Amino acid sequence: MPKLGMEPIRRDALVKATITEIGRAGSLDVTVSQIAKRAGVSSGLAHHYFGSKEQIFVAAMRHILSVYGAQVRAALTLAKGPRERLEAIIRASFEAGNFRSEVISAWMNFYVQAQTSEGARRLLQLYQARLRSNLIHDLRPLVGAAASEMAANIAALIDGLYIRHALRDSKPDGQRASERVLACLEMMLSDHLCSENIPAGGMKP
Amino acid sequence: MPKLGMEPIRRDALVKATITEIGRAGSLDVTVSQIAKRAGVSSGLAHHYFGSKEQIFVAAMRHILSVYGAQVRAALTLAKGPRERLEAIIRASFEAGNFRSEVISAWMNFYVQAQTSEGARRLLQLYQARLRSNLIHDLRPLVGAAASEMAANIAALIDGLYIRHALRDSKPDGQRASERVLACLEMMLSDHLCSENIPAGGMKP
Amino acid sequence: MPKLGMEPIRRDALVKATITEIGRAGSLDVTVSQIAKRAGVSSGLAHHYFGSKEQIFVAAMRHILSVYGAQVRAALTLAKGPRERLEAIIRASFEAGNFRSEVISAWMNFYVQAQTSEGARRLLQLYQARLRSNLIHDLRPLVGAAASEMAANIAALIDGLYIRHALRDSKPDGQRASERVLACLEMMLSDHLCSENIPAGGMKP
Amino acid sequence: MPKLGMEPIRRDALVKATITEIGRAGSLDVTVSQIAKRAGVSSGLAHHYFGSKEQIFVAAMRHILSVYGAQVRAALTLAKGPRERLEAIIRASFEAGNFRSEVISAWMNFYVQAQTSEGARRLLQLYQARLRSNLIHDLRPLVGAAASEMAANIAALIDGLYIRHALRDSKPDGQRASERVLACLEMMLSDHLCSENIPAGGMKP
DNA sequence: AATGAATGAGGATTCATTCAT
DNA sequence: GATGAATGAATCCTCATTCAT
Repeated sequence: MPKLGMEPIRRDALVKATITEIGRAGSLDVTVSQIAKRAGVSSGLAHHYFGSKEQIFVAAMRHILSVYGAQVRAALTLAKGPRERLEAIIRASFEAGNFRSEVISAWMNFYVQAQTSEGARRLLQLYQARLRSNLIHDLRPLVGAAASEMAANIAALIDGLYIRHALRDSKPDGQRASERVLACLEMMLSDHLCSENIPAGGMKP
Repeated sequence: MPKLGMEPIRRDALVKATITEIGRAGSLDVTVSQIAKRAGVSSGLAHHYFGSKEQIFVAAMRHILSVYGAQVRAALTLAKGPRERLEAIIRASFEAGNFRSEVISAWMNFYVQAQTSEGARRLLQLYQARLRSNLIHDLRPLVGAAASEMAANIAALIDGLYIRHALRDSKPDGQRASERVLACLEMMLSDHLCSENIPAGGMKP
Repeated sequence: MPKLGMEPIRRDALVKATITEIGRAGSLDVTVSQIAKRAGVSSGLAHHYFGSKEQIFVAAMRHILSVYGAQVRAALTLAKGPRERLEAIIRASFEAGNFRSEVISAWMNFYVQAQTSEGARRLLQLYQARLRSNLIHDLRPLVGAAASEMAANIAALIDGLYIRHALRDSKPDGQRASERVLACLEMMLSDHLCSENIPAGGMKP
Repeated sequence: MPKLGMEPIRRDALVKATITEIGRAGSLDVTVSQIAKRAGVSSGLAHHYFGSKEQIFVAAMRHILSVYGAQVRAALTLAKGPRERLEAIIRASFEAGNFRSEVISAWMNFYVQAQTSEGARRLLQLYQARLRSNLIHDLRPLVGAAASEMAANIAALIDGLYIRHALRDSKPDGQRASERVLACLEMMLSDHLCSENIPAGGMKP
């Protein structure tokens, strides 16, 4: 008994099922049938809505990124001043909803898929660009021209902590991960202050 | 033309062909036949020597890690003092032979496979443990108890830079990547000096 | 042209094709593709419905046994009294539909497969148990405690005649085979009568 | 270090290894490599001596039959008079060396292979012919023209008991099996005596 | 809108057989 | 005589995709 307006519901169910299944399998070796079954629909319907398996994956990635983006935006509205905003961005990255082994696994896999799928690649590049621009936006008032370099380091650190948790057996601890990044941020900021007052190269003993 | 003592030669050819093919495909979706053909042997022989596709992948990973390990050791013999040793470790990570898009791609894929294959997981964990212990060994003389935390950050940064290059279209620039990590290292070291002289919490404005 | 409710039709076609192909090949060295082609479907569908080649074989065996069982039951409803019933059981075993070289061949092969496949073994054990209990049921009124031993002999004789026809070049003659078993049965029954009146051991000269 | 006169030793080892492996596997799905390994030689050598896998199987079958034949002959030289000779033939069939689950399994498989391999078929037909002629030779003095029919029944019974043990989980009991056949033989013989003195058809009640 | 029957290409794996040494 | 390296055909099985209903 087909109903009207089911499309968004089905799409959503399929996207969520995709993330779940990828997390469960720990790889993209997930069949369309598995995804469809978990979403409670037929495999035919999955193709009907998404056209191909790759598109399903891309949609799933887009979903993860948009959830993440929404969280960042939400956190930013509450934050006051650059420092709080930076903290908000970093904490959002390791927020419990994102920093689950399931999502980490999907994330990892999407990086791999980005090597093959143009759609996947564009999405991840978009994510990187956004994170970068968010960080720069709030670093600039604090460190000026050094913002770009610093943003790149923070971003790499975040991604590095993600990837390192893909091997962990224990449950990911987002709290601890964000503390670590925040500590590094503090370090960079204070280092920047020092280096402004001290002649360049003075750091090296 | 069957000869005696071909085993090590074939194994080596197959391992190298595997890395090449994974790099070319950008994913583990590489057939045994492709690998075998590139190695100049039949697909049957690949199974004869490795038993299964997964084993071939694990062997390829082991190869990458052992090459990397050898480079680190070589660099360490030339280095004098903790600082030079730390620099050697970091530079080795981004040395031209490792930091090629081909190897980066294989690396990424192995992370993914580690979620499924016990052998792959163990190897990567081994890599992480070694890197960590190498770093700690030379950080301890410089920063004492802070070595552990600092090592984790450096390691995450290295991995993060790797992963970020998986999306790049341009050729990976190992030189620049290691400069970046080294700069961070300097920062952490100098920060450590400061914080020893300044009351805790004093950093926060 | 996919339709609804095709499953039973396809399963049936595949099972019959399996028996035909095994008979034609004279061995279980029959590919799934051959079976599928004869059934007029793709090889994929065969797996879709049965899961594996072994399952297809087991289903084919089950089919043969159920046809045989139905024939026995049908014959038994018409039979009056133990003797007629025994005759019905024996004749059913060599009935033209079962005692074809095709089915004999499949039968032989299933015995072999029973050494490897638990499913096959259970089915054949079930067949043996049923034949035995059918025979005992109607022998008991005639010979009492001797029924068990006698049933075993009749059953072995039936199987023996089957196996011996696997080597024959000529068409199996079920009529003659059942006459032979029936003659043996008569012999056993009359012998039983004699031995009741004559002191044990008196047979040996 | 090749030696002279190794051929018969190697052939023998391979033949025995074949029977062992078939017994172990419960099917003819045994690789030449397995057989060769068990015989302690290379797979190449197996082909060198036998030419093909089928020939190896045929040789193994020939071995089993010749052992069996030798046992029958040996038993016959000790036997005095037709009855003792018949008993000797039957007991030889279920002698401990033959009536092992290993050999039963090989036997079963050879019946199957006889449907495909001309060599196998000829050997089995030879076995059947010999058994038949042995039985007839000693039945004739006892029952005259009925010998042929009776021999066929005894032979079928023997084969039937063999096949029935292919499904048993317990160790085959050759002693009991031959008792059973001998009892049937007695029955047939005494029945023959009766029927000579009683009008035909008098058996039916 | 939704199903699931059906296909068929593709891939891992096995193994008999060959052959240079 | 003996090895075992090497091949490649053969086969089971999976799965994305299509399509009639």
